[in-house]
Amino acid sequence: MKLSPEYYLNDDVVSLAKDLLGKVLYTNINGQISAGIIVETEAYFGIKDKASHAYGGRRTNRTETMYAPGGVAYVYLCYGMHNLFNVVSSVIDDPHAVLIRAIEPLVGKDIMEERRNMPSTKGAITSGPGSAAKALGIDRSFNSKNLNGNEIWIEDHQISYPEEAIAASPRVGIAYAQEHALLPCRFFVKGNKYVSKPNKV
DNA sequence: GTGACGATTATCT
DNA sequence: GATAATCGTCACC
Repeated sequence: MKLSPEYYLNDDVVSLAKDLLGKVLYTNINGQISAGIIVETEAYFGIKDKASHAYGGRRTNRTETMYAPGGVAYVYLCYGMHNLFNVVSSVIDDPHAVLIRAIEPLVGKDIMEERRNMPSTKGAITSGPGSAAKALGIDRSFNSKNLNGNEIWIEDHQISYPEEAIAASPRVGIAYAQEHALLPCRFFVKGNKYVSKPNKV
């Protein structure tokens, strides 16, 4: 079953990032359905987050999507070649988002293999935000799409990981964010081979 | 109008 | 481990 629209209105984006682990992200592109279990996320907490595009309340054409009410996709092109997919959360004008960093292939593995040109048994097929998005066929045309539509959505398959199977760690590469750099805003499933970085805490 | 750069990844040594 | 690939955004001329 799909997550309800209210699910995304939670303004505790860190808890939301953790809760999204085990949820299943679907895409339907021209009838080609693929899906993966979310196994790694990262929280970006709005205007107070120095690592966020919306830090300090910055508002541009690109970041406008994050100011929308929760429940839409924020997709943006990084390094000119990678589409990064985020789940926008909280209410309107509160630009929280959760970056989906890795998924575990579940449905349409053959489709993902074709998109990524590698076997789904290889962990790298969906490890890392750029790879996961590409495997699901997500590109910038998905930006600001509603997550309750028929092209992209998230389902709850009642998958839950025990507390000890979930690791929280500081996000990668944001040492400049000072006090925020130490906050455990990155969550992943320990030992899952599709997680992008080494399974260390 | 123009230039510098990024929430990264594949590939090469 | 190092580095190239590659383009939309944003800040400033």
